[in-house]
Amino acid sequence: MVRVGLTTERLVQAGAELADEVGFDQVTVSALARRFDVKVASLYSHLKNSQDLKTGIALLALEELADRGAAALAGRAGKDALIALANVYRDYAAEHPGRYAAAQLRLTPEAAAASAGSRHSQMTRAILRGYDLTEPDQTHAVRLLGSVFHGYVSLELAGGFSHSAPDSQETWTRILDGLDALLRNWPAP
Amino acid sequence: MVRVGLTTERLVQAGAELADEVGFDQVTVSALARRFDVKVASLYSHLKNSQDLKTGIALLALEELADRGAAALAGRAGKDALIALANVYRDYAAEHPGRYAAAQLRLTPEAAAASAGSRHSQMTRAILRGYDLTEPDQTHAVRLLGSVFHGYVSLELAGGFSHSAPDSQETWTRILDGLDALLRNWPAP
DNA sequence: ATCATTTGCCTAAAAACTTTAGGCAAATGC
DNA sequence: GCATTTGCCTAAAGTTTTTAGGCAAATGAT
Repeated sequence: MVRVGLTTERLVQAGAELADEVGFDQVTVSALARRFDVKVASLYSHLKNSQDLKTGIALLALEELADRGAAALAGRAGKDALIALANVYRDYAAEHPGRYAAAQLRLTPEAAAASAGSRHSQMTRAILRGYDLTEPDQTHAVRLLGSVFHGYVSLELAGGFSHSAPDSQETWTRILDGLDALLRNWPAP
Repeated sequence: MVRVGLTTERLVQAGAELADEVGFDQVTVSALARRFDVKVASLYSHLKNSQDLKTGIALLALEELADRGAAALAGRAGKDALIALANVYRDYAAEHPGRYAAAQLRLTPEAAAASAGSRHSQMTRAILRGYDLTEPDQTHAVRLLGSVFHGYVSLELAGGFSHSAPDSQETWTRILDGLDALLRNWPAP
């Protein structure tokens, strides 16, 4: 009986790869066990249950996204920063569709609190420092940017913008132009 | 042996109710059979498979949403129309979270073609008639509005905006003000 | 009204996934 | 070298999906 060296870390990591290959909803404890050439029950020493695995993948994706965002924002401000962060989300979703889907998982309040969620809103707030917004408008703008990034990326991932002109990249650029213009000229109530 | 009168219609309808009650991913052929107090295999005379049920719920939700949208747009134009359609999505998601989740299901190309998807983009285009946009900017704007509506509603549904000031309704209003301003002043490339 | 046909829900059964319980052997530590 | 811990195992029960074939109820023709 050879020990493969399973750990929660490795399982979550492999689960994330599996998600990118076959889709997040196809990620199962059984499939993961097959991938390690190990019996299913063995995974339950490292995972509480299958939900635990999915939550782990979601948290991993949120961390990776936040790391990429932080790297992209370093040394940038204003529209430059806006575009950089927006592209982090879009590119990550394109590279890692399964992980991106995982990041959309409805987390329990505890898991959400332990997640990189707050790093994400902090990054968006950082971008807004380049614009002239004060509270509560800044919060409104944080929510708008989150909505556009997430909404656009998930519609694009769902194939909503393919097979029709103009191409998606063109729209993306123009939408970011639009958001920049809007943030520079945020209407009073 | 009493006949319950199962039909694909009734099953999809009940599946939609189930989705709203327990969440779309908890919708299963077994659960549906229990709800009708009928054996599971009996449903397979009316449903090709479990994916078929989910697709049916998604198509139902897209139709219902399009119907509500059409009703809301009747007799409205400009910002008034924008707000009306936006609220259709938001209110529908609040009333029918399971159906709304279903509407996000990745459809096969055939199912997508048979869906109310095109009605949705047509409605958004109708709104833009009140603004001064020509192609391809109109398409960019259609995609922006779709992204914001979908993005905001799903983040809100995921609980992203609860438990923090300002409240979600306030942000929603201000975002729609912002979109209206942006559409009236869409930046050139 | 009777009989044939169709239809609707049934039982049975196989395959896949989830999860728990308990066991043995390998790794670890004294 | 031995005791303990740890890691992966077998076994087994429960749930879901899906197919195949059967019987009874509804439908419709004579």
